Amino acid sequence: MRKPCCEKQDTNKGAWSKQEDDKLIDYIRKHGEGCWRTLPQAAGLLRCGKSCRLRWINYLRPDLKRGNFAEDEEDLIIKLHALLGNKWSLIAGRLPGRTDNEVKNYWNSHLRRKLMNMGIDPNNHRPTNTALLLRPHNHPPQMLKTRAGTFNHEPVEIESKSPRGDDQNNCEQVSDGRSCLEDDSSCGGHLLPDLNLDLTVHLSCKEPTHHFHLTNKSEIFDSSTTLPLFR
DNA sequence: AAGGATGTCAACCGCCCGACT
DNA sequence: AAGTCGGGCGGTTGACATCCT
Repeated sequence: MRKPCCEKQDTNKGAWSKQEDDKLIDYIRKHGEGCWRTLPQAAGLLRCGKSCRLRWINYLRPDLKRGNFAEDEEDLIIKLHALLGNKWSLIAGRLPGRTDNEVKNYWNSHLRRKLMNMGIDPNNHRPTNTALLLRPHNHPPQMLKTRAGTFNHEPVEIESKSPRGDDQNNCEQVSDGRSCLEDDSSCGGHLLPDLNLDLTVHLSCKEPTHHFHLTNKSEIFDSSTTLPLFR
């Protein structure tokens, strides 16, 4: 049987020193990524393999962008979070040079508060109860202001057809003024396990319109390339 | 100027899943 | 088939920076 990842009492923890960074960079340049378990010893580091992997992926990789998030990156994170939830690695995968940790931190420190200030629940991207109370029936949806400008905060344009052919997303507004956007277990139209969605994400600038196809296996394909984007 | 409050972000922890034995 | 491990992930922590009173 295999040995455990590392002997914890023999490893450093906490912030990385310049020397440790240099050793890790040097080793990966010569030998490439992989086999994180044996890397620390081979590279002469008193670190857990996981710690090395994290340091490399989140900080030392040469293709990292770092610095402030651009307007279109910010918008894309919000859109993708509305679509995927806290799947930070998937979201980061669509942002070249960004890591899941970076996206997660940016979401928690900036974007969450931004949405809350706008009366949008960052967990489900729907108006908060207060906002709903103030919002009359059939009032236009929230406008999301970003540094890139203002756009409709509809998480994604979703056309939903169930395999049976009936429209799962066609909910009736209830009579007391709430909309079916609220969490409501009586509404069977959302988040069904067998959804087969065509998703269109429009970015406000430069980026062309992308068409995503989400299968019932939680895979998303770019229709222009047919390559899987998320899995 | 001091120190408490709040924000930021690198790093760790623990869990999960697929590969391997 | 069952147990173990490595890699990957999301959540959380804690040190440091900045802001506020």
